[in-house]
Amino acid sequence: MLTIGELAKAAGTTTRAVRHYHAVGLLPEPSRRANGYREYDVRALLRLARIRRLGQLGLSLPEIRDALGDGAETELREVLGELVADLERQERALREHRERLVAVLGRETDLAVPAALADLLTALRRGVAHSEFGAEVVAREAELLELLAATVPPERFAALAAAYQTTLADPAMVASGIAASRRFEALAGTDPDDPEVAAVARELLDLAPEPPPAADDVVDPDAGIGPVGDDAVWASYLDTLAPAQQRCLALFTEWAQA
Amino acid sequence: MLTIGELAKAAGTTTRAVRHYHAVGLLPEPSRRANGYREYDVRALLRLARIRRLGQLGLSLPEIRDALGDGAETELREVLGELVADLERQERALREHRERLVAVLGRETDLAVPAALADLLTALRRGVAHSEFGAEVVAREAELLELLAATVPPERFAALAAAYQTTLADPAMVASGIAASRRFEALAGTDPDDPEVAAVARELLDLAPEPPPAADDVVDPDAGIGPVGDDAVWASYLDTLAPAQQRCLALFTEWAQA
DNA sequence: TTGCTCCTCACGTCACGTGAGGTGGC
DNA sequence: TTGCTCCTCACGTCACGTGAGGTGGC
Repeated sequence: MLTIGELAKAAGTTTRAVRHYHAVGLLPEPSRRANGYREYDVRALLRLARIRRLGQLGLSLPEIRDALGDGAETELREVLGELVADLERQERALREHRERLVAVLGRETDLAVPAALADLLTALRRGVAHSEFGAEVVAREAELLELLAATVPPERFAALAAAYQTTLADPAMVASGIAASRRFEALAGTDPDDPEVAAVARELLDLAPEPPPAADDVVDPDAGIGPVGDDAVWASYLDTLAPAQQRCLALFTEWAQA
Repeated sequence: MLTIGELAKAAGTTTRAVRHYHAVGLLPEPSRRANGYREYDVRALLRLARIRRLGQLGLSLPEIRDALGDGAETELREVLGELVADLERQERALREHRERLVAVLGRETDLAVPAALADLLTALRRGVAHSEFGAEVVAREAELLELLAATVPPERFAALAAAYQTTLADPAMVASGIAASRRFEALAGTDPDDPEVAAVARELLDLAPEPPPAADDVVDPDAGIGPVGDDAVWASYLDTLAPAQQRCLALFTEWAQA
């Protein structure tokens, strides 16, 4: 008779694994010696060897239990067939995953952020770098763009990004943009009823071909897996702004949708 | 300000995941409203969006924590590089695994057993099927062969299998084998000192070109991952036999090693 | 006496999912 | 009042690995 250690070694596994198979009912508990030691016969070893083999083929323990029920070759064949299909799916998924990673690694900067946004940020920095106030403008715009990228559906963001790139390609537009950005920032200390508020809103309207996302602008709130343009987020963003800035964006949105 | 539900939805995840990120310190706990509700600002959303994205790229939460430490683009690039290498390894492993499964599925029978043994069993059944006592002989031999396959190192078993196949290819040898097997079985009720015991041992010696595994025959008990020819197993197998059969195999082993 | 094997709990793994039981907000 | 969201535990996942604490066998 074999001890659990001899059994495990003969089958190329561990005593812990054998006890685990007992615990889940995959291998019957054998009889005990007087001192409490388990004692196994060679049939237990054959059973264990089959368990191990099927485990290494990738079956789960419940699947092994089913496949070792007597005369269950058909069942085993079925499980193995599904397993092959599974592996093919996994191989495809791995390859796509790897290709995505390689694409990300191909970028020079902003690896933690989606590609469309990274491209935009790169273009933004390049377009605005020469300006005296470039760094400030970049910081403010980057946060807004990242917010949009995180909450707006991808196709929507792609459209926004394309428009933004067009603006960045024109030095005159960039200059206007920087000026508008600084005027907008300066609204922080202004009264919401100041005529400057409406003036900045009008200037923004000349620069941006599309309005920011609004509640009735969201196509389908529950479509797709990813994030979706979100009213609450936009409201929360507005809350971080000064009253005059909030009013300015409200005017901008209202006019853009008209 | 955003509730945890709004935050999670905007980032395309669940409230449970967000709370989990709090629990592991990946996302700081925000302030609470009077009623105990968590309230988030847009910066939390940006952080969460980055966490999600890196998670979907395959980083573990600890890796994400490191990669989001400020200015850790180098670290992130490093982790992503390792990840690509990992994925390549996994793809190879999956492919090999799948090929093994396909090979197993290509067999007609005995899927739960290693290929070398399955081939042997098939040949055994074919070679012995026509015999009047074929079924009994197959049952006895199959158990012994499976035991050997489970405990003897693969190359050793391959050698045994090749010899066995040679025997099976010769109808005269097969007939002798069946006769010897029946004589061996009949030893069960015999006295160990009966001359028939030695006669059967001699007959076995004529049939088997190689002795069974013995303690001093094991090349390296700790080599390799798989099972290894095991003294305890062999002893345990002998224990299942009648005394005269044990003595017969002892004689056989002794003579074969001389 | 020392070293090895055996025994039985029982926690840990990874990133959450899924109730369980209870309380505010529209 | 009903339905939805929020809250805090706490167990479950998969196949064991890894001590923790204690006892026989050479």
